[in-house]
Amino acid sequence: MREDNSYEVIRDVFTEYLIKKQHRKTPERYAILEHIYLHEGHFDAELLYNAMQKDYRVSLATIYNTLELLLDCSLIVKHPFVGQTAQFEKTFGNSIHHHLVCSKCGAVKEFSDKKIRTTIQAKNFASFEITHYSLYLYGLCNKCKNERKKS
Amino acid sequence: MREDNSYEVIRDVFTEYLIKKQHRKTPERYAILEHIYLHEGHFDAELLYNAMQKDYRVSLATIYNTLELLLDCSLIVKHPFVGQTAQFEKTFGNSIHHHLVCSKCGAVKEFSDKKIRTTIQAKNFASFEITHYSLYLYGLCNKCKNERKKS
DNA sequence: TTTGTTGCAAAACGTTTGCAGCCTC
DNA sequence: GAGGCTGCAAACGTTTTGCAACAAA
Repeated sequence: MREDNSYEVIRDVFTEYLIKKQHRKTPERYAILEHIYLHEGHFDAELLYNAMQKDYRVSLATIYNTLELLLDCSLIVKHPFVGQTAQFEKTFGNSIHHHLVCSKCGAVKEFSDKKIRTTIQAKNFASFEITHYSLYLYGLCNKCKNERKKS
Repeated sequence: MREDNSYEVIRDVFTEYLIKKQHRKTPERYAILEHIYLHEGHFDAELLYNAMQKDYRVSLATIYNTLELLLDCSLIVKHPFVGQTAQFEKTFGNSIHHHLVCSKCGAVKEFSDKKIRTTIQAKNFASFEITHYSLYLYGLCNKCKNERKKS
């Protein structure tokens, strides 16, 4: 039972945040949070929107609004990656990892490296309060490397 | 005279790339490359477009087209950062550095850390050919940290 | 001469905003 | 009951695209 990151706990974190900031605890906000925490992997606003239509109907505007709040209380992080749409990812229950991004096809793979993690986390600044970090390694995935040889 | 990265060399790299890919060597492409390499710092497509109007008139479409080519031959890199416009940066003649990004106001500061650099560069993958990497540390800059206390 | 490239304008795309009605507090 | 929140649709800003004219090969 290593489930410290069960949805109950996450929900409490969000509730606490909403209270502190005097934001309202609307069903939409919890529905979005729940959907995010019950699913795996990266997502963008539209993917989330489409996926949610089945169980709980929310507008895209509300999705964007809520993602903003979740970012603010660090329950999710935003990944720029390469494409034109912002990718999000939940923070709790995820092991810390880094990203390999193929410059050609945009495919994203995750990897984990303890040494890199430790080295980065050791860093701190007097005039900047670090909350999180992202490391992206760019290059060519095998598939694109092979295709490239032809052109 | 440590100018291995003078514009002449860069220009040759680009020429070689254009020939290899059988792309045409148009004056616009060289004008854009030259402008990028003769100026410092990050830029986005529109900034480059506006800046170039004075010396050489190119359309935004051509700017985007050429940036694509320059990315492809690794003469520039693309930074997603946080905002809605992609930021670019030349690769040669720049010391390797990392970025501090303020989640609140979007301010970007550069820093350099040899240990981090070495650790990351030691990494390699069998099925992925790394061309470059980006490390972003996110958090609150001093200015925003102070403002936040109020709300 | 051929065909890739340019410039322009229009279109597309993700995201934000204005506003009327709703619902949390 | 008041005011923040929602949904909708329209607006926005960045990037992409279609097409005719142009110019590199």
